[in-house]
Amino acid sequence: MAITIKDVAKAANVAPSTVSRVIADSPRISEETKKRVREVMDKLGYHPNFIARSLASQSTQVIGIVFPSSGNLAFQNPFYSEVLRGISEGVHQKHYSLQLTTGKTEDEIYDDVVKMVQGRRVDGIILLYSKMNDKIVVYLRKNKFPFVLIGKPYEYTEQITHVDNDNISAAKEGTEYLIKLGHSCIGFIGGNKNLMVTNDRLQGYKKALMEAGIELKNEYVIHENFLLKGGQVAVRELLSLDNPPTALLVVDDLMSLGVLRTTHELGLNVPEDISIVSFNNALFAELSNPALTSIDINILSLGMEAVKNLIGMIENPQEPTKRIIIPHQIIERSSCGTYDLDGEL
Amino acid sequence: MAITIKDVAKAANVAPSTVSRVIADSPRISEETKKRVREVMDKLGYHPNFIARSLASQSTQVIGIVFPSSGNLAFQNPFYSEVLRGISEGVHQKHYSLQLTTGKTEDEIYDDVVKMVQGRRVDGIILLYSKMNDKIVVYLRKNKFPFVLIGKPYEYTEQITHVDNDNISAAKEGTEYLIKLGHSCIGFIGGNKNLMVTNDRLQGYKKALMEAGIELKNEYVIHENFLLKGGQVAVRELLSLDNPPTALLVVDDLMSLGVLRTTHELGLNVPEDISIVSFNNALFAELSNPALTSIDINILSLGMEAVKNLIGMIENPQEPTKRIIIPHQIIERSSCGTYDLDGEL
DNA sequence: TTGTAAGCGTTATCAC
DNA sequence: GTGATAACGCTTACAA
Repeated sequence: MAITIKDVAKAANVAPSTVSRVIADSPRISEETKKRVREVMDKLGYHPNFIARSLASQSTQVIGIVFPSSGNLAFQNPFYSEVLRGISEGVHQKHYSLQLTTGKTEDEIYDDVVKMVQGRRVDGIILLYSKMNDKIVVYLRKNKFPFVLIGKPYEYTEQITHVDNDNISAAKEGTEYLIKLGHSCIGFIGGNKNLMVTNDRLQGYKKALMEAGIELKNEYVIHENFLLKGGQVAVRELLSLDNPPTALLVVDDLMSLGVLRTTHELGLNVPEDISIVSFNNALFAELSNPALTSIDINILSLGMEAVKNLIGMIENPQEPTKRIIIPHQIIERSSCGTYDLDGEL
Repeated sequence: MAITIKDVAKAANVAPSTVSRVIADSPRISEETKKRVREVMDKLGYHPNFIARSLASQSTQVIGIVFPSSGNLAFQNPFYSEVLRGISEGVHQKHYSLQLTTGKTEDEIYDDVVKMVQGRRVDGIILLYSKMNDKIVVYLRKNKFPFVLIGKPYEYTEQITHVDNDNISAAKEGTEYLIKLGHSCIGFIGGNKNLMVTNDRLQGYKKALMEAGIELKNEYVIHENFLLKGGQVAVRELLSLDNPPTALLVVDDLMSLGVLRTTHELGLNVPEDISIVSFNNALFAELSNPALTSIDINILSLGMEAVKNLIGMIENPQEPTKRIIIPHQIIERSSCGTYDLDGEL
């Protein structure tokens, strides 16, 4: 059995409570005994037992992370690795730990969350996604359990602290960027329709078209759930239209990679034949061929801010709900070209 | 305060210990009372407090994951996302949870591990990498704490349970594959020299050359720590040699992406001008241009086996140490071409 | 088959 | 300033 607070107390000739106070660096303990106790702790190699501490203090210093239920393919998307990196960074600074859900299906993940919450395993939760009618959100709200959402809440927007980009503007700017290059036939390749982010980006796309007086064509809008294959399927569909688009707004770099692969197979050149504006600016966006013009949404900050605010809520339950908007920025690379009315497609 | 075992006991007219036994599904409790107690649990919405249970039973059902200290860039490499996915899968099946280290530097991560172990936060640990002189391994061994290594141990190979590929053979086969295509000027682009995997692959490369009677040229062997930039730097270096290689063995797909980008910039075509055999077969390996011939090392299994064996060790401390070798397989795609002696470079 | 009670290693509320 | 002592919610001998 490991060395406990009692062993230290005995060896230092004080009461266990005194040792506990020394650990907490209580001001009510004399510097002298603090020093003595600390020496003993070092000598005996004492380390506090977190489990015991958690039980007594009713707080674990652990934050739970909830992944989307994309059959566990989430890990494949660099977006999640990157938020996790931001979260990891924030959590470390605040001396908290991280626990993950491991379920694949929606139900499994829901159970994971219930176990985390009811089992008092975590002090708060971060949801890495936001989708419509998420029962996890309902559950957390009902139990008044501290959580923050990465993305825009489906409902009760004012009552849920969340960290998000202004995806409507981002998509609008991306579309406008293409319009300025002369394009008017612009396709939209989106992801899962239940995700709020997909909707926001679609909305921004539509807004840009409308403001530019370009008619929205329904056949130009495609949604695919699987990022890699999806990109490939989607372009094929778009390019087989009578009047195929000359430019694409693609909501994820991974999809864009699929798009690039397929256009290449079809003998089309990017950006000469077709332009692409992508999203997320993943690591490989600059390494693809051609390098992708992509909208950087600052994923790292998304994660760090989520942690910061969650811990704020945990440590001060009175904290008002907040909405944090992380800025985005279009990174111009080589996947977009001008569309000249007199030129070729 | 949440509902506890005592509340259930009172409501069901039994002792708390009986409730505890019902939870554990002890055979010493009559079916009748089990049923009654379970009904009360449901009615009251009881959920066991894991923290309390951990303290009493001295086991947490949590596994700690240790990332390499690549300044937290590890997350960027799909390898780690993928092992994590495998681990996640295994852990879920066994009803364990996952806790991560969040430190960036080697020292921070070491502290994370000590906190996990001494704080009794986890029952066992998985190291996602293996490098030379890792003080974490020393620490875990000294404390006789259950852990498994993904990769080949630097020392005490027989005394550390580990899950690995046969990287020597894999690299040898990759090199032989190129040799068979007619190449004899084959470069090696490796990663961090402290990682065991780098060494093994280099060794396999050398072995293949030797057996084929091809002289090893030191200027053909390059190591880079940063995967993306590294690939770019390395290939520039190799191609500026008087007698540049016609084929490359690249130890990571991410590096290969950088290589591809640079060869493209230099106006060279893959595989016409230069061939590439890559490693890991990441998701994007088939989406790059050209698609990468890559050695699949079955990352998912690496993770799942690690979990399986770790939990075996936790639940049965007598378990002998084991070495598990996961098979690999070369996936042929379009990044390799024949080298015709009469043809052009 | 079930109940009683003593831990598990802390923190926190009293006293002194 | 420091020391007893009662929680925290559960498991597990030992009794009954």
